[in-house]
Order: sequence, then C-alpha cells, then structure tokens
Amino acid sequence: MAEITKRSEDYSRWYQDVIREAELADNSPVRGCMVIRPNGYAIWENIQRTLDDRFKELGHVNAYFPLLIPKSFLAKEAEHVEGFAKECAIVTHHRLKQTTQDGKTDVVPDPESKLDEEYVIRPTSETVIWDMYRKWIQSYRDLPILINQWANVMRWEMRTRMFLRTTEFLWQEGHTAHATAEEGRAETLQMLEVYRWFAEDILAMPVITGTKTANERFAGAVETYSIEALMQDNKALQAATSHDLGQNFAKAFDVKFQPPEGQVDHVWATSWGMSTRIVGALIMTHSDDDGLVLPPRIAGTKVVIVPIWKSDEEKARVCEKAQALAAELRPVVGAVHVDDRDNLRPGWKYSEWERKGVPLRLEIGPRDLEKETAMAKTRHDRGKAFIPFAEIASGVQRELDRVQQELYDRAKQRLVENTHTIDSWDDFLALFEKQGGGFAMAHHCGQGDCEQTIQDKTRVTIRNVPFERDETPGECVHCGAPSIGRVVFAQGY
RNA sequence: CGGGGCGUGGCGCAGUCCGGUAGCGCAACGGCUUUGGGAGCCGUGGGUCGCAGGUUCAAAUCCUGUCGCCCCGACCA
Repeated sequence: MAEITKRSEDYSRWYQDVIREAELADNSPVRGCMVIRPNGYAIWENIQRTLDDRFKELGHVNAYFPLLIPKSFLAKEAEHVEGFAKECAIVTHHRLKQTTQDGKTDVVPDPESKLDEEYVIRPTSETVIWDMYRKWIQSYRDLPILINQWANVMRWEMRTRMFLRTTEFLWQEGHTAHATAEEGRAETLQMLEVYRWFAEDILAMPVITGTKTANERFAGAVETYSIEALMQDNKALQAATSHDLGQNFAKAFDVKFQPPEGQVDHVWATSWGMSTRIVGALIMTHSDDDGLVLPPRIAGTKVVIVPIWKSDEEKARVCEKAQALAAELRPVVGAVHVDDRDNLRPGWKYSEWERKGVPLRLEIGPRDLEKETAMAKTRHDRGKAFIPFAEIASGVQRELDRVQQELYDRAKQRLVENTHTIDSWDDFLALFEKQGGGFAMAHHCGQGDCEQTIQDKTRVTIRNVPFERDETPGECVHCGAPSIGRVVFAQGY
C-alpha cells in the first residue's frame, strides 16, 4: 500500500496522495484535465443536490446553454474579452481525415471542413446567455429571469492541479436579469450568502465574506464578492464568487426592457458560481496525514459498517445484523455501506475507510451481538463510542452531528489562530516570509497599483474587503497613505 | 512559456554514471491456516523500461527529438 506523504513534509504531495488514495480522481490522457472517480463524483453530486435545492427554494430554475460559443460573442464585452481571450480553446474544423504515412494511420483536421466562424469552448456562459436574454426580454413583466445551469467549462490554464485548477471543470453558473440596480445587487448578495451558508453549514468550512478589489474583479463585473477560506497550509482559497454585472452585459448584448413607466432601459444582471474547485478546498480543510476527512453532510458514504467474524456461522449472524442496521440507518442518515468482503481482515478495512474519509464506522462482531451494541468510531478524532442497537438511528445521527460540528469548530479555530492583525510592513513581510502566512488583517490605501506592488513583491493578494471589518482609519501597511480600513491579505490558490 | 526534478508490472521504488537483454516491496490470482487495527506459509500470473528516431554485434542504460507528471515563477476559479 502506497503511503501518504505527511503534510509537514510536502503539502502538495500530500494533497495528491490523498486524492489518489481516496480514489477521488485520476489524471486524464489530456494535459490538465482530470477524471473524477466515483468517490469524488459522489461528493460533487451531494454538492449539486444541496445547492440546487437551495437555488430552487429561492426561485431559480435550471436550463442548459451550449458548450460552443461563436467567437464573435466573446468580443462584445470589452473587459470580458480581455479576461478570457488568453485561455480559450477554439474549434476550427468539424471533420477529420484519415491519412497514411510510412504505413501508419493518422487523423488530421480535414482542411475542407474549416469553419467560417470558429467557435470557442465556453470559459463561462455570459455571452451565449445574454444573447438569448435579448430575445426573451421585452418588458418588466419578463423580469426577473433567474436561471442557473450546471455545466462544464474550459479555461486553458498554464498550470493545473487536481480539482483546484483543471483545464476543464464542472460548476454551476447562475445568470439573472433584473429591472433595477437594487434588485440585481440584492440578488448578488443573496447568492453570496447562500455560498457562505453552504461552505460553513454543509462543508464545515469557515469563510470570510467580502468584496473583491478592482484588481481581482470578474472580467465585466461592476462588483465581485467572494467567500474566502483558509487551507491547512495557510493559503487562502476563493471558494465561490458572486458578481453584480450592472448593465455591462445588457449593453453589450443590447438587452432592453420596457418598465411600467418611463423609458426603455437596459436590464441589470448578476452571475454567481461554485465549481469543482470546492472539492479541493474540502480536502485541504479537513483531511489529515491518514487521508481524507469529510464532513458528514457532504460525504458520499456517511457510515460504513464492518462486520467481524471468525466462523461461517458467526459471519452469517453478524452480516445479517449489519444489513438490518444499515437498512434502519439509511432512511435517517443516507448512504450506509456494509463492507462484508471476506478476503480482507477488519484492520485492513478500517484503514481503507479511514483513507477514504468515511465520517463514521460501525464495528459489529459476536461480542457486540451479545451486548446489543455497536462500536462507533469517528474518523476525524478517532473517537470511540458504543451505540445500543435499540437506538442505532438516533445514536448514529447524534454522532454525525457531533462530527459535523467539531469539524467546523476545528477549522474555525484554525482560521482564527492564523488570522493576524498586522500594522507594519516589517510584520507583514515576517508573517508571509518567515511565519508561514495565514490571513493578515491590515490597512490598505485602496489603490490598485499599490496592491499590485505588494503582490509583485510578496505574492500576497487582497483576498477581499471583508463585510465585517475594522473600519477605523489607519495608514496603508505598504505605502502609508490613508486607508480604507482593514482588508484581508493572504497568499492564494 | 522559463528554471528544477521525475517517467521501469496496479502502487512505491532499485538498476542508468561505467551498455550485455529487468529486479525488489506492497497489491493481484490459486491453495491451506487465519479474521476485534494494515495476517502467515506455499505457489502463480503480470513490464515492447513514457513515446519516436539514432549510435552499437548488443540500449532501461549513450545521443536527438517529443509527450506527460510534480515543484518554483508569470496567468487564473
């Protein structure tokens, strides 16, 4: 069995090892792409289900827009092109031709199938969607439009990492259209709050909500908001974003509506997204040197039951009970797996399910049958508890709730401990160059070039301007100019 | 795209400097004994040494090219 590198030894190797050992994903034959294996996809499916339910509670509906975007669309919104042009995959032909050279068969694009208008594989869907919204919106009665789509997108990044940055990734992108600026802004903030709730309550991942600086704003947005999490290596990760697009896309795609009174006006837009990147964040938030650790609310398998036996007779009895308990648990806690493989010993199974991050394990052997209890072990703290068969469902649910809470508390404590108030450039440098980083709450002047200089010098960026922050006046930690208050700095993923 | 490292059975690696036709641990498969924290013994199968050229009587090993992965930069969710 391959070992998992210790986090303290080599963090990014640890990260890869966990992904391999938990069978979350595998490399694809195509550079930068990844295969999401069933264990990884189960997590994504739970993310989808939970978010999708919440979106729908808030009145959103799902739709699907095409993968291919006419190249010309991308050019319509000036900042948008600038943001994405460098990382687009382009479809230029629609047919292959067989060729034979030196006895070897190959296929090449058929020159005769060259497209008149080339297509871009979507890096995001604003342009196709707004092209359609022009057709769908005439009157204020057509508004708001609250559409979400679950899709894949491609961004041709130079450097990729499993889940965190892959050439193709999965996400949801919400695209809404509104009659007023206020409504658009409210939608943007509402969806950011959905992401905060999802990260903290479901993923047990504490975040800092705030506004992105102009430098970090989405290409084409008036304002971008984000939730920022802190990974175990003290680097920040943007876990989701929500954009107030103002009238930028409506103007670029000429989407107008007739209000109840007054002149025809361009509509107001938002977009918001969370991607498979969040799975990487999840891994780096909770997992340890023994492998994956998952919060119960998002784990693909919540509980694994390991039956223990010596004789065939015991095996029959123990497995029967294990199945019965699983059947009782499933309606209450969800996915429960009984590991009755007879070619592996219990100890092997324990370590395997620990690597794979199953939050709770029940061990049931002849002795437990006698005592009418199951031994429960929690993955995150190796805690042991005995749960009577008679109250198995409530007992397991209680343990899972405890795990969920403790994972959050643990991550929150780590975030608090690694958030520092920094008041001088020397301390700032010391934090990021000597003390291992983290979040630095420091004054900043709000100037983009000062921010850029800081980044050039230290690779540290302003993650966001937190909603909840110290707004007392001060001097910029870097240039000394009057500050806009404290913002959160960190090295980012 | 620049700098560095690495591609040898499913996984982890040795062998490469100094060419002689591939090995170790784990895993897999079969059998017996086992089973409450990674079982033991016996046996079996599996690798055109990333790929393509070249040098040579002979290439995992030397040369050229190329692809991929990892780390550090520039870009990003």
